[in-house]
Amino acid sequence: MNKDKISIFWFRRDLRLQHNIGLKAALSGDFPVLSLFIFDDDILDELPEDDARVTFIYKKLSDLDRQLNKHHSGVLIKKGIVADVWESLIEDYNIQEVYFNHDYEPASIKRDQEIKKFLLSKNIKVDHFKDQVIFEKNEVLKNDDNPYTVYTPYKNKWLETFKKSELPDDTITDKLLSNVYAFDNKFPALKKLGFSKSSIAVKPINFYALHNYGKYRDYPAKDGISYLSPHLRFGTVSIREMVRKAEAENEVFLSELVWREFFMQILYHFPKVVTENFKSKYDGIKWRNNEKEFEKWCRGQTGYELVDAGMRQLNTTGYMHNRVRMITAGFLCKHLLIDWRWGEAYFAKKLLDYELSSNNGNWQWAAGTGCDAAPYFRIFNPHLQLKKYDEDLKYTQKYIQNYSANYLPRIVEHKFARARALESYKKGIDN
DNA sequence: TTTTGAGTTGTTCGA
DNA sequence: GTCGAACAACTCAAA
Repeated sequence: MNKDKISIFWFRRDLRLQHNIGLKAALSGDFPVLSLFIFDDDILDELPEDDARVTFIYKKLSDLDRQLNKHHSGVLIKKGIVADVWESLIEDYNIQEVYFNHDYEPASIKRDQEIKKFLLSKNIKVDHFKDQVIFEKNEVLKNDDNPYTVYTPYKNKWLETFKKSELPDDTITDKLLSNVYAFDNKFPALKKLGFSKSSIAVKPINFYALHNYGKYRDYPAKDGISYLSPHLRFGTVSIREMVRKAEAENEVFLSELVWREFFMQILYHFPKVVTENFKSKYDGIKWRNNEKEFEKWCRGQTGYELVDAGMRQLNTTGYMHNRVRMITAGFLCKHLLIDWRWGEAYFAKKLLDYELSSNNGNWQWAAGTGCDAAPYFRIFNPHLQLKKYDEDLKYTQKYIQNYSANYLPRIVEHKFARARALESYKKGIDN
């Protein structure tokens, strides 16, 4: 065992050295800080070898490692079952304190509780912090102390609370950063972790998009996309930095960031949504769940322009425009009557910005089964949506190669599918 | 406790 | 072409 007394900062979904609350606390503590990241086998085992998210995480970690090299330190990379990794870490190092930032997904909460219990049993101090949201857990509640389930009143309360509070000073100076633990790090190759580099890459944030966000956000071909979501997902940007910008520049954008926290607190307070309808009155819907149709939807071969272009954008780039997400999701649930959980799982596999709370919340919204969801009789007309939002077919042609007027036959006729959906939902509710 | 007002993102129909 | 109502009533949040 190495005898140096150290503390550990455990990086998870906060892959940055700046504006990082937990890291700042660690660096302000009594011991030099060893930076740690664990590739969790429980998650990784489900992923393809060239997963784009793993590629991105790896790239960001190697950036962090390089930055820390300047201070003669680095990011210690481990891979395995998280509990086992911690078991071996306490054998290898003289750990005095462990710091990390909160994660709110049910599985993460359980993992963190277990690790905390284990560390405390070894007389290691554990400190954890709110970092990835402005308000967490019970910080925004109704006046009767119950959680909100409707967005608008939640947003109003969020804004009210925000105005009354101050953001913490999360600046990390170079001097503070020099409190890292100096060691000779051997940063592993991606291949050694069992992965290979994906051809799909995360784009940098387009801050310019904030200016015209409200005006352009519905048009998938317009250059008004922020590409922010994967960065918020992995914490390569701080939510506080983005909220400050949004507050100064664009109210619509700020409300999108509030949506993120709305769904996070829904998942936190109602973890059953992971597997069940938020509104159980929809439990009786008989999904058709036709596997061949699902396959066509996944591949972008439904014959509907925006559905297919959207799915192909997802498959080839890991992104999908917000409006197109609504259209593709609505189409799967309503036109094809396929269980939203199938679509949710497919998006989870492909999206660079995949996050349980937002993905689940928005899928349930599209299916009509969620909190504050679209009413079930609101069924997008793919022809009309195309005319409204991609009239010149710029987006369509970008993702459907050789698109022409005699494009693929439609998987189902809109008018027929609409009537079928209305009938199935109605029956499902009555039963 | 009761009442009141409102609810992300739409579509269709008929005047 | 434009506009308002219907869709279908229900639930939530706050007064």
